[in-house]
Amino acid sequence: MFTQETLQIEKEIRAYCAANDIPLAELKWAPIPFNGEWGTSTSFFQTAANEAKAAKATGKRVIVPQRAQEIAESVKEVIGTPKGISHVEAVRGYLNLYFVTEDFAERVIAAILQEKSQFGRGKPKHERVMVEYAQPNTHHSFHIGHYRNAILGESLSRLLEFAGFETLRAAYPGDIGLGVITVLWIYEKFYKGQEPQGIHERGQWLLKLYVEATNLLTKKENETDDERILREKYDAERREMYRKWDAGDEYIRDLWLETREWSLDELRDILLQIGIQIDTWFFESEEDEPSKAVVQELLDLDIATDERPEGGAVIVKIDEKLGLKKEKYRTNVLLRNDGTTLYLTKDLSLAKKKFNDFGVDRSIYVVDVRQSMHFMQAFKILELWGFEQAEKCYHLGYGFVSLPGGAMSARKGRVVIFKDVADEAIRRFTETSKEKNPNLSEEARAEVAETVGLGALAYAMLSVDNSRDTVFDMDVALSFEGRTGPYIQNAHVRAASILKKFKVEGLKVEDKNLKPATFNFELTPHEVELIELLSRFPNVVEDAANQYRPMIMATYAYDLASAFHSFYHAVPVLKSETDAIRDARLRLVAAAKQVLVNSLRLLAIKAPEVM
RNA sequence: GCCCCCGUAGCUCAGUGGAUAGAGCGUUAGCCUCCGGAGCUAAAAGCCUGAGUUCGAGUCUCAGCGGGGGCACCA
Repeated sequence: MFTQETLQIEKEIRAYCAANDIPLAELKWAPIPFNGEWGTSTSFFQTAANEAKAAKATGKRVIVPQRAQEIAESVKEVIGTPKGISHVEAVRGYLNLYFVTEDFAERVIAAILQEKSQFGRGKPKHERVMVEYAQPNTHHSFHIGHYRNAILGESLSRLLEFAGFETLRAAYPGDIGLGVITVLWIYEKFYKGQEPQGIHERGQWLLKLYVEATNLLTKKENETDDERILREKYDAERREMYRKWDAGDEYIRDLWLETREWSLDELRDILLQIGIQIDTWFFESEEDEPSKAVVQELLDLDIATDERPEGGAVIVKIDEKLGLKKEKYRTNVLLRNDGTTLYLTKDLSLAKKKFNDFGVDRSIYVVDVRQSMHFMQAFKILELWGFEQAEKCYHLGYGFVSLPGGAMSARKGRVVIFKDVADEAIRRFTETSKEKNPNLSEEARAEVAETVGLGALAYAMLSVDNSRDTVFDMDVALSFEGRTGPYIQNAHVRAASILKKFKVEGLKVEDKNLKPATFNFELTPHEVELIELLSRFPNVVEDAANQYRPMIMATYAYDLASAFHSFYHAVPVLKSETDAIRDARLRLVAAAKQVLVNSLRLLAIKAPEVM
């Protein structure tokens, strides 16, 4: 906001130091903490430390904090009171520049009301980034762990896009593998021709089949001979089916595609509900063939080693190729000795496709942290392969979601289906809404309940830092008090309510018709704090995007909502002392509302007008 | 054995090398003549240990202790 002024002052400081033989270190500006006033601050500790080092050689002693304070004081004398700055202070080695309150407040509010939904958008970065998320296996069902992945990927995509990257969203469902075939096998054997009605019923039914099939195919304790024979027979059938799939058997392929569609129908419906629009769908099954060519390419480049003649596999000895003595990236397999591909093989082939066919400069993989080794290996192989984009590949590993009783396990029936949670969220928030806002129409209430219910869920996931594991507890995730999505949404509702009331009273209709607000009255600490937070939003977008951490935005959104709630409670808006103050505060409320919307949008959370 | 995360208040977590380490939940005490109480105000309570780097370390380095995850033909 005050970069021009700051740069000018910096220039003066440099000139002064040069003239007085002070070895000025880099000037870093930061907001002044603990204050009811805005300003920017820099320190002279590093400069004093440099002097101290030089003085040591000549036998003199310089006490750093003391010297820093001396420099700050003399700089203060030199620069006087620059334009846009109300006063300057030198304290404990810091030089503090306080902005003229009125100017600062007006600049911030004006920028927000002018740029609206675009306030905080970063300059174009001329870089194309692809975010890969939403990689559930098909023939399974979408559980709460998949939800964390999806909402994290979506929020990250929105942040990157808003920060100025050209952003592509990619999904990569695991649509083939032994797990998928297992479902086809039991369907064919015991459930042929059946099909439950309803997208979600049908999708979840596949999970039930999977669990049942896995039980039939898993060795039990104290297994009898008959049981063993049956189990082995089933397993042979399953493997034969996989062989047929691989050979392109038309019947199996059709069955596979039809049931895959059942899963994808469910997945698409959920993504739609949580506000995700995928640009590009990749399928694991479609990477199989191209990835075989990749293996040959890596063999030709002498990156991979073919140990099949000795009964081994095609492998990459990553550490050896990198010339590392200590084991770090180890060795991994590209082709089994039977010639079939693996996860790594397909990921390499897909990465190549992303770089060459999609022009991706930066590639982000939102995948469970347990696969960190896999990605370290994949990225190193891409580097050996010569892709310069390899250094801009990033595995955003996130901790896994478990339940209060322990890890999720579909097989043991300990799995929380996202759809069930979403339904429960909507049910609970419908009840809450009836209590809090009895006058709402049924139609509006249904919409609000979904907005708030899903908002609570999204916030519960995104307010956890990436690396943290999290325990999914329904009562905690659907809480609406304190640091939650609904708390933030409620701040927005209150802001909307004030603006609406203002209109109803017929004073003036649109905020643009308000007299240009001047903040030339004495601001309360609540207003100061609120404006301070609003001014920080663009930096928060930048930080969250650069660090790939939606949590930074989640924290900010809460802080902003909290500041608004405090302001709302303590400062009257419509009943301000004068019309001029009221108009200024109305503009502040409108600005806060706008930034709340912008923040929530980046978290894939909707901001309701009423709730 | 090696690699990656994590260790901050009773619990769950924030915290660009910089000034007085912050929230939520829980506990305790207050606040509905006032723009929506899904709210507000306040109190008690904290950096795993030990070295090192630095003018300055919760933050960086190393070691230790404690917890989680991962280590070639699963994905």
